[in-house]
Amino acid sequence: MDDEVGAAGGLIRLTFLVQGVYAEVGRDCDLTAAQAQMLCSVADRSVGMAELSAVLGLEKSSVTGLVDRAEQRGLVLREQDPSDRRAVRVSLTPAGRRALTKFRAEVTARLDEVLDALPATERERFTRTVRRIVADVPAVFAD
Amino acid sequence: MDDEVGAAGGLIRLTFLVQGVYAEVGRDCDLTAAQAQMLCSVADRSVGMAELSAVLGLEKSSVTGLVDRAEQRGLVLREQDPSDRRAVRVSLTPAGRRALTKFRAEVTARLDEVLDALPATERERFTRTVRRIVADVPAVFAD
DNA sequence: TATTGTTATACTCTATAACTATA
DNA sequence: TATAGTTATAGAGTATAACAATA
Repeated sequence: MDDEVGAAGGLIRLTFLVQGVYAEVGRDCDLTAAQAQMLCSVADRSVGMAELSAVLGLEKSSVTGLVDRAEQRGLVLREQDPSDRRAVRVSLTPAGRRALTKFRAEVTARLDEVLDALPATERERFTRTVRRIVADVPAVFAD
Repeated sequence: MDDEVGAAGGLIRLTFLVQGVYAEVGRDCDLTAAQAQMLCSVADRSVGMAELSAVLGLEKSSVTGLVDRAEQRGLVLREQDPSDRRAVRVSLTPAGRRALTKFRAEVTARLDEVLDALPATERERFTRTVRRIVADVPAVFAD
């Protein structure tokens, strides 16, 4: 009766699996899940706090703390927005870029490994369906 | 180029989607994700702290805190293990059972809703593949 | 007035280390 | 000695509310 996993239960276990990979790789790269998320959202751009707040689904004050800690660790940089004196632009430092690159590569490799265990046709169908389901979910982890 | 979601990226977005559902429903039921997880792991049994620690993948001391707060909120109960005077058995109170039932029902309904948006054949294939992938992941969310 | 961002505060979650009591 | 669990402590993450500066 443990085999009797409902569809929803399966999705939840899958989420656990992915979260586990995230946490493990994060440990390797010395990033928490929240930090990794944030670095992914900044990536190669320069982002305002309000936008980060929206993308990450966190309160502005939470983002302030997240960016504070990442800045102290030398992963990101705050710069004044030249066109709006209230605003701040967050971008990655070289160290932040390195950490993000490593994190993304390892997460991708690990998840691809999971998918590669499937027969080719099944894998392709599965991936296509996943894409369809998440079409509306914001791309925090852009490729 | 936002359509160019790699297979791994898709999985990650899917995880976000499920985590979002978890968080939202949790808010409805006044449960944090960690608490919901813990209640799911206790369910209809009576569980030792060490076992909870193993199932949830948390340090013993973390579980102590988790159970403390849930106990203060009247969701779980600590009882002495009659056969081992060091040990403790954790079980749900009626309120805890109610919260868990509501949580599980709502999460399941929300996720089923997502899946129901798919054509029947695709949905069945997808669910089958998910089951295959997670065959080895512990069932925290038993049906 | 609305928006951008920060500060102050409080709570949850988590880990590490040291400890008690029992096996 | 090993196991079950707690306490003390510290840090990350998050939210709410109040605030300052700028638009």
